[in-house]
Amino acid sequence: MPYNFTEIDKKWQSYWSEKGTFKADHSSDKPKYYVLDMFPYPSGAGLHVGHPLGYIASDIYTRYKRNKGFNVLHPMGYDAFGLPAEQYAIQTGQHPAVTTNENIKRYREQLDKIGFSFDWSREVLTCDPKYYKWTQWAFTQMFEHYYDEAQDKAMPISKLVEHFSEKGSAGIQAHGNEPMEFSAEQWQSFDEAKRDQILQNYRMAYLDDVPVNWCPALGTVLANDEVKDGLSERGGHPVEQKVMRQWCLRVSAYAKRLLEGLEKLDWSDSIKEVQKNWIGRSEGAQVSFQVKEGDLSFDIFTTRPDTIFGVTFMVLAPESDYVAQVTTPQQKEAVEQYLQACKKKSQKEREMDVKTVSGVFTGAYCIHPFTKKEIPIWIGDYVLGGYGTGAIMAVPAHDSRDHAFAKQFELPIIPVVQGEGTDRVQEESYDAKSGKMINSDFLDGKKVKEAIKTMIYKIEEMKLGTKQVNYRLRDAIFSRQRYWGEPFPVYYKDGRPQMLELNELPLELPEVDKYLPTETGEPPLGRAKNWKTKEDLPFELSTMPGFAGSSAYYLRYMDPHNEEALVSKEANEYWRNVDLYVGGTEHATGHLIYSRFWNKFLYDLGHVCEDEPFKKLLNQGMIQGRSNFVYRLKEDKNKYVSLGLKDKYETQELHVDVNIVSNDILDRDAFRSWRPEFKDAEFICEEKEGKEIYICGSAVEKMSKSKFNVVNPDIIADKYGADTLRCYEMFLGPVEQSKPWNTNGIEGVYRFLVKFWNLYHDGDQLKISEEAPSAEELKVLHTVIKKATQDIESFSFNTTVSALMIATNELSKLKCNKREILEPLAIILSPYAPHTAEELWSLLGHKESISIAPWPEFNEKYLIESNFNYPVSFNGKMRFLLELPIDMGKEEIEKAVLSHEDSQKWIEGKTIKKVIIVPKKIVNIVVG
RNA sequence: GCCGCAGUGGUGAAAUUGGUAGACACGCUAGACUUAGGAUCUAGUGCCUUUGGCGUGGGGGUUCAAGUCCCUCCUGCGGCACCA
Repeated sequence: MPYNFTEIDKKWQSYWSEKGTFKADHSSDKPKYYVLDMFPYPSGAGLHVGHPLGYIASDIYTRYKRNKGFNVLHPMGYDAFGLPAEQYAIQTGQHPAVTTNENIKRYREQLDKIGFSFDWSREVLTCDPKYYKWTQWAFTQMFEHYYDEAQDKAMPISKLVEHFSEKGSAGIQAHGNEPMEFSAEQWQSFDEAKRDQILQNYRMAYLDDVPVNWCPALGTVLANDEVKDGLSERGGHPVEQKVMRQWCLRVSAYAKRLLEGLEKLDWSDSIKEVQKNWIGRSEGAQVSFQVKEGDLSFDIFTTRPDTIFGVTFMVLAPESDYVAQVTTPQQKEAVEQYLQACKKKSQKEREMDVKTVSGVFTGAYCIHPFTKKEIPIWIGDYVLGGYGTGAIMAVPAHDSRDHAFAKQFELPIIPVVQGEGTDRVQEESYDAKSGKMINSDFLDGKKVKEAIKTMIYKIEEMKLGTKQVNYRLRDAIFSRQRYWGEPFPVYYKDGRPQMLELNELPLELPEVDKYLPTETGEPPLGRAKNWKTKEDLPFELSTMPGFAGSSAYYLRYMDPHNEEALVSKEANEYWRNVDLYVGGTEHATGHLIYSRFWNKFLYDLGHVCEDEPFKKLLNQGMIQGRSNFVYRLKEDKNKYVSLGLKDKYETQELHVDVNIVSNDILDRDAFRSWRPEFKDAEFICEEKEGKEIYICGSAVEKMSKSKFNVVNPDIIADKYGADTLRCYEMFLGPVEQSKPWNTNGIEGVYRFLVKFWNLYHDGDQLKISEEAPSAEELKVLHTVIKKATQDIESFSFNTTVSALMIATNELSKLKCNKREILEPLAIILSPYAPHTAEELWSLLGHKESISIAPWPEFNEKYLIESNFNYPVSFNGKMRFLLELPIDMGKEEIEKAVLSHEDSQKWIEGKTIKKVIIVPKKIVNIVVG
């Protein structure tokens, strides 16, 4: 039988789907393992070769784990809400659901062709009302809970109300937007609206007027992680700042737990680092400064309390509430002017001219808590309103930004740390946290780190302030003024938001006549006819953002058809959380933070049993496109010159479809029939080995339709078979690495599969011997068992392919066709090339799928050799190899080495200083 | 500016984690078979001034031994960015 991959692929793909081979069930005695891929957004361009890279890796691991006896959950679905389908709807009027379903169909066909072992019975679509019912439900729960800092978990809002009516705000340790103070009597006297307003300050999902990233081109707000360099991540449209009333999620309440949780996770250092930066913990002190006139005081946050004796001025953010309270009548006009100028600057401009220093004096002074000197209070836009307290103490000697400000406005610079370069503090600040304190009273002579500790202690002792930890992580803005997203389960009664009950969910997305905002500027949902509650109350018109649907989808896969709960207790307690999560790094500050937050929230409420959703994270690299070019003559637009000769002509570079180029050699006939305008193309070719060929230029670029460098995996699967595609994508290099796609080596991988196939065949006949294998054959087998097992366990899938290639070559040299060797070998191949392996397995006479065959046991005894080559070195230089029995003792080795004739010339006339024997490695002799 | 990661043949990359650098594959060279080869097989292929020497971005260090550990510089990629 020849290796007919087309038939084999088709045969086994339909076998798996008919038999439901990969269906997972939580009533199983086997240990569980959950392998998850980041589900794709089904875009119109279809799947390209970059997508399956991660899917292949996770599928290999899944299949391996099944062979290892695990009950593996490996589901797939679609992140189906999103902007592109909506943009398309705006242009064409076609309902986004229609576009989305078409794209999903195409994705499914492409995915099926690669032979993944997904359990499709668990498929989820985020745009399916049965699914988003639970997204909406989670939102209502967030509305009904607040974050209790004393217990460090989310608690029902009713507990807070109880506390307020009994004790007022006293003793409340709840995470809120701003501190509030009222008594129990006051609370009881407040009306509904006032109470609502107070509770919004604490709810996990709350309404607030917040400065948002408004994208006019998309007509919606965007979260911080959806904005890159002042442009929208999707579409690259300009983004501006605007204050709007929005739903927000109190992600910041979980900052500490999100940061600490990272420690337990088996994620790459780089992605942990990105999340750490994004959460941005900084430790320091909050210190209160007394304003000179009146009894006003204000708080600042600093990470350098040790430098407090170096403070020469204070700076308030322009947005700070203190500005108005502090400014003296004389300075009022100047300050007003400055604030106006700041307002005009957009966020982008403010980011752009970081270098220009601007500010204004308030006219007010405060009193230094230790020296009791007067310190001027300034306003400067380098201080941010949203971080810390919106006010700082400026130490120009030891902070470069304060230094620039001091230089600009000729304020004094007092050094308080002595270190290398501190003699130049008038010209340049010394920011390093090392050196000894000077000019600092009781801190003098202490090292910086010690001084920080001492100072915080002193500050707390003198009741000037407290030790404080600040986080950069902000709350997530959760409203989008868009159509194609989850509707909020919210309606308004007298302008106050009300949640729908679980039995009223899902609140389905209504039909609209157009997907644009209304004439009055309301979101598209404002166009929905009669979209009101039974009591005729209006629903919220914005929809949820893209990350809403992807925040808990891994939980839904555990129990996708449950209509009573997001996930049943039994299913959740069996599957628990994701053991291996595979996806790109681009979600580090978005999805991967939000779903950790979402999961922790559900954990606090007792709906899930694990605190972290994804135990191990594997980040696959991006596959870039490799574009090819042809060079068209400028004077004759029908002639194309080969790369090597193009310098002799005036040419124009044109992208050419990479699918008609092989190893940079153009298929000229295919080019002529590619597009009508090339039908009569002529070529100026190069000669190689007496053959006329046309060589194309190349470049690495992002894969995109317009560059004709998109390679669809199904094309490769058609040409070489799914198994060659799978092995080749792995063979390309480590999964984590980004690399350009090229098919240069694919022939080699294909040849390997043919050779592997031929191991089992003699000509066209299957030929398997029942003879016992030789020691040599067993050694080849066990080498590959060891290597493959280690590699897969450590996710280095590329080297397993190499190991299989070596084994195949050696076995074919040995003409080995023993069942005892070839059966286990097929199992080792099966995660990589499942179709080929299944076919061979059934040819070997097995009735059951290879996917449940036990992974071959490794036995060290077949690898142990009787002799070992000891490299012998003199003074570190390797001089010869000496073959000795492996079980020889240290003294015997030393004796054998020194008595060896080659040793004599190195030892002659010298004294032996040292003999070092590294077991099973090397013998070193130091002579001198 | 700060933080993190990486740098190995013509190419993609290996290296048992401190122990014979370049496995495996592509490409290239030569040969065999063939009417033919973009098929298959065999051999060779890090570099050089080749009885030897040099080689893992540059320089220095630790060690009997360094691609691997330490210091420093250079280059590339990613993240954060007036976060006090």
